[in-house]
Amino acid sequence: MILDAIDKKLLDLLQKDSKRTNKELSNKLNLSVTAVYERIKKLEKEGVISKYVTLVKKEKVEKTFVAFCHIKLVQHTQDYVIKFEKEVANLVEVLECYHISGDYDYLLKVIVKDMDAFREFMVNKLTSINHIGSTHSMFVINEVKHTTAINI
Amino acid sequence: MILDAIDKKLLDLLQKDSKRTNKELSNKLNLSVTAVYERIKKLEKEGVISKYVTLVKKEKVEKTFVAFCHIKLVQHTQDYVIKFEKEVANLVEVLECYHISGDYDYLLKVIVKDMDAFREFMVNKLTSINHIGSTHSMFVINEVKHTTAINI
DNA sequence: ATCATAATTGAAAATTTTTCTGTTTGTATT
DNA sequence: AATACAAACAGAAAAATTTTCAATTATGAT
Repeated sequence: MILDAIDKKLLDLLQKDSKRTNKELSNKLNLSVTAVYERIKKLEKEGVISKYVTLVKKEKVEKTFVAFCHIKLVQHTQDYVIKFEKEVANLVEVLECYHISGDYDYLLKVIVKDMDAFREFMVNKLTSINHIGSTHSMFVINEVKHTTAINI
Repeated sequence: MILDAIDKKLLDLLQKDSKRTNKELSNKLNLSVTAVYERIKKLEKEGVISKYVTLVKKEKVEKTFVAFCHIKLVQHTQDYVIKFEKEVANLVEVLECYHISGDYDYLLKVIVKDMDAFREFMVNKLTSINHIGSTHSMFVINEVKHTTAINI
C-alpha cells in the first residue's frame, strides 16, 4: 500500500492520540469526516495500523523498576532457541525481547516493582529457563525519552 | 490512588485494546456502562492512564531496521548531560532513550529504514552531538516479543 | 443508628461513528 | 480530446457510543 502525504499526516496524528474524533481529524487534514473515516478503515484493513492501545503510567501501578537484560544461550540449536523464545514471551515481566547481534543473543526489557522483585524474577523465572548461558543486567536510572510513534 | 480488582481488570483490557466500547467492558466486568465510564474518567484524571495511541506496523512504513545503541559521554557535567538528553530526545529516529547503569551511560532504541539510513543517522545525527565519547550498536535480528501492556 | 461520601444504575441528551447515495477526481484507453 | 472506469470524496441520515443527569444503593466513620 502506498501512503500519500495525507495518510502520513493522519498516521502521525493517530499515533500521538488515538482518541481524536474524525471531525477533529477532518479539520486538520482539510477533508470530510467520511474521507477520514475511509482512510482509517483502509489503513486498518491493510495492517498499517496494527492496534489501538491505552498506555499506563508505570509510576502509578508500582512498576517503576526497569531493567535491560542481556542473555546468552549455551547452545543455539533450533530446539533450544524456539523453547527459550516461547518461555520468555510468556513472562509478564518481559515487555520486550529482541534477538540481537553482538556479544549476547538476546536483549530483554523487564519491568517489575523494585530491586527485590527483580531479584525474585531473575532467580525464579528467568534463569530457571533452561539453556541460558549467561546474563548481564543494566538498570534504568532515568527514562529520557519513550515514544511509540514512528516518524513516517 | 488505590486500584481495586475491577480497575486492574479494566486497565488490562484497555491496555490490550483501547477501542473496546464501554458496553463491551461493562459486560466483561459485570458493571453498568456508566460505572465503567466513571472509572475510566477517574483513571485518566489521576494519571494512571497517560494516553491512548495508535500502533503502526513498522514493516508497512519502511522502518524495519531497529538498533540499540550504547553511548558513553566524555564528561558528566550537568551541562553536558542536559544538552545531550535534549538533543537526543529531538531525534525522530530515537524512539527510546534510557540513562542506565553499567559500562555505558545511555541505551537508545533507534528505528530507521535500513542499514544505509542507520549509517547516515550515526554519522550525521547521533555522533554530531557533542560530548559523545564512544558508541556501541547492536542490531535487532528478530523481534520476539513487544508489548506496551504492563502486568498490573 | 445516623450521617456523609462514594459508587452504581438506568434513562435522556449529546456526540461520534457508520452507512448510504451521489458527485467529483484522476487515470488509462481509445 | 473524448470516453469509461475506478477510486476518493462529500453531505445527510441512521446507528451506535459517549456523556450527562437524577436517583438509588453501598460504604465507612462518628
